[in-house]
Amino acid sequence: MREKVRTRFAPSPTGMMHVGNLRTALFEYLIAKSAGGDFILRIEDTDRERYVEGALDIIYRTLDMVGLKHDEGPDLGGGYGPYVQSERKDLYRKYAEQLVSEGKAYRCFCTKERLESLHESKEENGGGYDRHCRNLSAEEVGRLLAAGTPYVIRQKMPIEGSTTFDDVVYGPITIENRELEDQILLKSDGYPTYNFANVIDDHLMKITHVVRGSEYLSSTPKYNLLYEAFGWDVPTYVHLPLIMGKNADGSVSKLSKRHGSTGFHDLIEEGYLSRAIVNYIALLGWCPKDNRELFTLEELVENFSIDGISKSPAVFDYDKLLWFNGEIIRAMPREEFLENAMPYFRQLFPQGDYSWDVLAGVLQPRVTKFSDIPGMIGFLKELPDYPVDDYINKKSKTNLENSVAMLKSAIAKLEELGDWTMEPIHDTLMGLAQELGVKNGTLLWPVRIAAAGTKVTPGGAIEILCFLGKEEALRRLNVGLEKLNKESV
RNA sequence: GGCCCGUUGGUCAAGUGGUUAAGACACCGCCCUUUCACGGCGGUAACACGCGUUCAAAUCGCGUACGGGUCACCA
Repeated sequence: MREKVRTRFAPSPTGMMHVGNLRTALFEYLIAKSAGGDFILRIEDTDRERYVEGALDIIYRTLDMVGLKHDEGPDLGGGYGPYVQSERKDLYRKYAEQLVSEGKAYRCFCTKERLESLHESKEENGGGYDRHCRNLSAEEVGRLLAAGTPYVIRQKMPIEGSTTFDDVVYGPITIENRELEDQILLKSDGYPTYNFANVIDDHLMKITHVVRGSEYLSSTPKYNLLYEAFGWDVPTYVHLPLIMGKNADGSVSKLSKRHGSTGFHDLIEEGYLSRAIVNYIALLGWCPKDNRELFTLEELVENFSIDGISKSPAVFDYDKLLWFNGEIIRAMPREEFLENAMPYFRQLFPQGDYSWDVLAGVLQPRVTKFSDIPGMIGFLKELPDYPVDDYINKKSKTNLENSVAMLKSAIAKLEELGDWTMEPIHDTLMGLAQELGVKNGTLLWPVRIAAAGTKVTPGGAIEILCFLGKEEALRRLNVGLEKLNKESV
């Protein structure tokens, strides 16, 4: 029997949820769930200086919004807790000491100043730590310890040979051991480094697939050497291609704040739906066998396959995200659309009853972001000041003269209309066009211009009149007529 | 700079030795139409380069170029 797949999302509580992190979380979730496995949440808060208050809430809230339900975590517990690294502090020390006693790691008493100067002279020594404390005598170590000298614990890396590991997406990767420095396992404050805590926890929590961005590719041999030092089985590595952002000068680099809204909540605030974000980022670096594009999270789980992950970096494209957003909006049941749109409707019409369903019907096929709604329907709240030339339209065969006639007849007919709803308005106007012997456009163009006060509108004359209500609609038509008359004088 | 990884249209990408090199976004055009969208139809546009292997290379190998990542008591 194969062991159960277990993946983990291990964010640091340092602030926002970046889409890169979210994409990693998504893939970790998909890899676990598509194999019937478990998805674990672990908080990596070993850097006390970068800890941000409230960051934990953002993590929970984001996972909840996108629907990535974890099976174990700080809030849920589980058989392998605690799930917060700061609560596991003593554990790491124990393992680090074990390596020291086995001669696989050593205490390093070098000061930060010394390390810095080493860093500055990297040209000559090839960079990195010079292993100064690697062979300190036991007496010397004892003396320094007795004097209370601060120290870190470093792993002894092999000086010769090379380390090879297999990555599921990138294949075998080999790095010469001389490229690896004696990495710090335990910091002088007693906290483990990310690399160390990661290995200990992944092993202890029985993580089977280590999934992360490809920026970790070149440090993975260090992890392997650590597993080796403990005699533990190495997990399956799945490195994901990076998500890139386009820079102002046209170049690309790892997606970050400077590329605009790259935090999950930033995108939400901008009007992108979490479903669209999930759908889109799933396709950044992964492609299903059948090339399908529209997926719910559940469908992603059903269709996910690790071999569809690609190696090359993908540029984050807001246009495509927007397209997904629009697709999802158009596919919504009308009630759901209305529910999402209502807050924006209310932004313009704080109170009162309007034909919301008419408005929704007009907007749903046109909206790509809910946050665009106020800008799209501002003309409904207040008649914009528009140039008379707007009445001239070649295709509809309208000009300043016939527009006057059209408006006059329309006003006359509409004034008699009792039931101010779509059907009657539609029938009245269509009937009128026929009666006048003009094409629909010739009548409807001026009516729409007068009703809306702008050339481009979501929806047509009928919907606009209907939403406006009889009184306001007629008022606007008369305003239009006046405007035209004034011009012709 | 060293090391690691990558390179199919502007972007996301399918492709696994023989294809007219898919599809999607964006863009353009036409149709539909009451403007704008939606929808339908169509179009522009790509295998970084060189050398090998092979009857045959986008697919395999090597090199070059370009791009990216990484070189912390950060994760």
